[in-house]
Amino acid sequence: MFEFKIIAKDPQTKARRGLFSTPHGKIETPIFMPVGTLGSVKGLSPDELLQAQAQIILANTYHLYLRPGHQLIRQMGGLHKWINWDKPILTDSGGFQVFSLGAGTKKGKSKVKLTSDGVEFKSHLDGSKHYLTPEKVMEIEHDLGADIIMALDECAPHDSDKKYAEKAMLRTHDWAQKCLTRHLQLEKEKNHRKDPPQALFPIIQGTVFEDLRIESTQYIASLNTPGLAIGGLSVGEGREVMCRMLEVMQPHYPEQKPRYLMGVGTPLDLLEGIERGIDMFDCVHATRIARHGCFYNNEGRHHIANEKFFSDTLPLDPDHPDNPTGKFNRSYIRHLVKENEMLGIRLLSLNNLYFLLKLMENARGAISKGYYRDFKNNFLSHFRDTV
RNA sequence: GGGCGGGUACUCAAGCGGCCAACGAGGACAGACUGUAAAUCUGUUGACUUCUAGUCUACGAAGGUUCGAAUCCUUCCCCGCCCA
Repeated sequence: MFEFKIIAKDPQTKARRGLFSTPHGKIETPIFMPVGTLGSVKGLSPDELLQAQAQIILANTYHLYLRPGHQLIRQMGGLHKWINWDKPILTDSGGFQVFSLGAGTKKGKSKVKLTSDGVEFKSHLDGSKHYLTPEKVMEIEHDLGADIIMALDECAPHDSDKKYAEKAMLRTHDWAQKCLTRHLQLEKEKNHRKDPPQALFPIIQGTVFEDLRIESTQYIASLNTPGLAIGGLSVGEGREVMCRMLEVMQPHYPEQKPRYLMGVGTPLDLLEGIERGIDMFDCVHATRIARHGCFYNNEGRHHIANEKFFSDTLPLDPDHPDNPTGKFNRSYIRHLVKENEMLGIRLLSLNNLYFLLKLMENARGAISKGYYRDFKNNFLSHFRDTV
């Protein structure tokens, strides 16, 4: 289980194509993973995720732990059964919430307090206090039952000073080791016929400091896990910096483990990541901008509410005849969005996920044929995006 | 016929002598969003120009008072309610 088979490597870049096996099926990489924080990719049913060609989706430990509680999900037979999704699932650990709920350098009243043993949260729902440790996070993620589970980490702000960046990195390393130890115990206790095995991915940190990134990559790579992740990027540092960090880390990844770049991103970011050897991505951006009225197609990103779409008879994405939203035209979808009809943002969400997943499929094809760079340049020659 | 209330920008609606090209809400137009505290947030919304400022046109219509009027007075035109 959790075998990662590299099928093809692009001769000119670090891009590679692979197949990652999980108890709920194989994942073709490079892949984009839609995010369903609360156990649902907002607005879309499992059937629609399949129409979008989703192979694996995310959920979030922190959110599901707060409500409805991991015990309930275990009682319901685990996340797959509960949300009616029998393909692979990845649960994020809540590490990102350490960052987004305001730890680190942010001033003012933070909802997060860090200690060497773990992290104290004030719930964003009701202000109640919760204490998460690496061990506790593993126990929760085992109850949830996702195929891939993330270690607890600290995602320090990109503008942290070096001293703090190093502290957060070392804490992340310590927590990764603690997660692994507890995870292995839990795996040993598990009846694998009833509860399939899970893969722990620890997370590289180090913000924007090259030496920290290298140190972190080497440490995380040394842990005996089926894959690893890169955290703390695309959090405001800028694309150039992100790409440089990816290049700095690249030589230190283990060849045979899938690499997951967390929280990325836009179509351009995905292509930059793949070129630098990334296998897996997730991001809320595509579905969030859909809810805010934006859609992707080969020309770039657009606001459906713009007046120019008032009487536009084209589908959102005319270049992809298999796009599951293809029977609806822009005029109608614009009308739905302007009138706050939920079908509007559902169709935009479906379109955007399909677009990114199709982009991944095409990238895989290009890697197999050995012309990834041409593929990427061709895409960029027509795709216009402000991000 | 008499009494009362009211007519303000695309709509609703505040303002009741100068700080008013006019609060606020909606709408319209545009922008942002990267491991989801986000179906959210931000900007613009009379015209023109030498555009961190100025000029012109505007609060039902026409006159008037005043240094100055969306705001006060007169007449007229509409709308609503009540009484004959």
